[in-house]
Amino acid sequence: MDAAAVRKVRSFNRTTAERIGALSDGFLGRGRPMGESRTLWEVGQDGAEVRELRARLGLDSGYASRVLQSLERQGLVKVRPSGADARVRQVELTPAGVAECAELDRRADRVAWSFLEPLPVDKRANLVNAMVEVDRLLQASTVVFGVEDPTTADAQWCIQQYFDELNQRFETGFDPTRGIQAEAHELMAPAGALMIARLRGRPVGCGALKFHGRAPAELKRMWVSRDARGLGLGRRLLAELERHAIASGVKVVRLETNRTLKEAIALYRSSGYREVQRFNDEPYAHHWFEKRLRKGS
Amino acid sequence: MDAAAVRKVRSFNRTTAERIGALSDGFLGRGRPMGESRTLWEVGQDGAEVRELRARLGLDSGYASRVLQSLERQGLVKVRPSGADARVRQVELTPAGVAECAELDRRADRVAWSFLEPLPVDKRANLVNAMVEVDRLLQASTVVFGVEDPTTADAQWCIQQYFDELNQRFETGFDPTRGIQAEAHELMAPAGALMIARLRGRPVGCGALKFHGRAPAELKRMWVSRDARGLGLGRRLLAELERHAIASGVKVVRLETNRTLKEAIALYRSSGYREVQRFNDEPYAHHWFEKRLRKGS
DNA sequence: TCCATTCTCTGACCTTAGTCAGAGAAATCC
DNA sequence: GGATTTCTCTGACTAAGGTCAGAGAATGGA
Repeated sequence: MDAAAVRKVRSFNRTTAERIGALSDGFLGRGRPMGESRTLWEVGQDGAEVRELRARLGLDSGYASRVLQSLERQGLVKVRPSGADARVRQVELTPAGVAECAELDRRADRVAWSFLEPLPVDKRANLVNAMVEVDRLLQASTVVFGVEDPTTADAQWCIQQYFDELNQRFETGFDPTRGIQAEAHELMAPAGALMIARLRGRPVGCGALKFHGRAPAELKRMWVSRDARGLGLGRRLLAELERHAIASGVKVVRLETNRTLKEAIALYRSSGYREVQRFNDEPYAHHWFEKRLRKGS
Repeated sequence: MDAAAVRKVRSFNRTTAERIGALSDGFLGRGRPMGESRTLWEVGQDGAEVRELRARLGLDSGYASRVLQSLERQGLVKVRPSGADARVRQVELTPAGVAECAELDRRADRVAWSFLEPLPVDKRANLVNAMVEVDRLLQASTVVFGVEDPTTADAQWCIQQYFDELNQRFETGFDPTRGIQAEAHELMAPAGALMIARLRGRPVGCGALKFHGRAPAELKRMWVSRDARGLGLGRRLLAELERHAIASGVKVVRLETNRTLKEAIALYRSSGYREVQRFNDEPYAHHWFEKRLRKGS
């Protein structure tokens, strides 16, 4: 733990928390409790189902019900039974609600501008650049990893992204029907596992394991979204997969990879994988790696 | 208002508020209401008077009283009448309170570290650098300007800083007893005004006006602290002084300055001051400027 | 000495933001 | 067709974080 760096981060935390908190609450509240403003905002232009709203904002059903009643009394939203299923209720903004949302939007803009406005023009650009950098790098620490069902739309999307990436990068292109397959059922317990990395719920990376009993497990489908690279996600994903493998009784992990995937190869090497003799006949592979897992790692 | 920049600032606000808020509350609360933790922290190693504590934290007297009682019941602080004035009460940490503060400190360190920890080492440095930049530039928007009594210790300190700066920069050094004086009473209403810029209560700049009835007012004592330069404070200070001058019925402001003060000269020129013939015999001056004030400016 | 002020405490009250345990209606499963 | 599940609402309750109006003691100034 780097003490000087920690001191700077704490100073940053204090300054920004104060600055953002003070302004946002006073300015965006509009005399209304913040919970109502947040809900109003979340209903948005397109309306939403109450259950979906509750899930997004993490509200208790009783609490959500009362917040919506209050907004309805203020004439900002209209709640009515959904057409398809009369149990679920559909919330929509009234014209007054739309106007109020627009006002909140303008106010949030003004809060943002109040950070920039006092600065000379060139410093404004510096501040924005630094904020973009902080934003991006902070997001890395909010990424969550989890083993998921490989048949869901999100999982399929990740795997498609992975295929697209390979197709772009391999000198020969990539055809998923050639070479060694990994069907969805092979990536589900107990045959295997698919781990997905999510940023604010959006998938930004994946990686999979195929178990082979006492024989080495295979590592497959390692992919990190283009806009989330350079944040160390690949390494964390690999570590999570190894942890999961150890927990499943795996002793050795092996993988094959293509020579064009330089960052991946560097990642494997620096994570303790050593290159071994070809152990399968994957047509797209140039390198084969293996690692003996240990509890501590 | 630059829409693209505003969008980036808003994204930054959202990310950091979420990240800092979520972690800090859960982690620093220690099962205790946050108000108590904040108060405990503010009492600090040296103890404090209750009224001072209230002022710093902006608490109601009744509320503060109850928070302190609760902390006392937990054995973390000791409240007793102050020696000098039996109305005011002095708060001090008990040994348990000192230990608890140290624990809070360690936790705040861990929160800070949790931002850096998931990142690869080189990105950690990038994040810290960007945070330092944001921290510094955001502070600019928290600076407040106000006309103050020139006889206070803070005001005297600012003027001394100004003299020291001149003494370092003038080729000939600077002796405040030579040249045209501006005594404290000349900078007080109705003869003049001293404006001080403060960052978190600490003075970081000053500037003064001397009124001469219908004749042009004089601008004096423009100074910005070394560590707050490059944030556009000089320009804002000048604008505030001009606003104050207009409100006091001033039509024209003039000033003299030394050729070594290049940034100041550039500021005057770009703020609408034009160079005029020498209008006094200030021995340290090389340039004389004048500006006709207008309501809108 | 007396009056006004300062500082703290107490009691009464308030809002926000929840949580929890049902109840009732609609939909789905078997 | 009946049982179970899903979704929403209501009522009762809680904690945190405050506000406001005095009361009482100590102090300072005329």
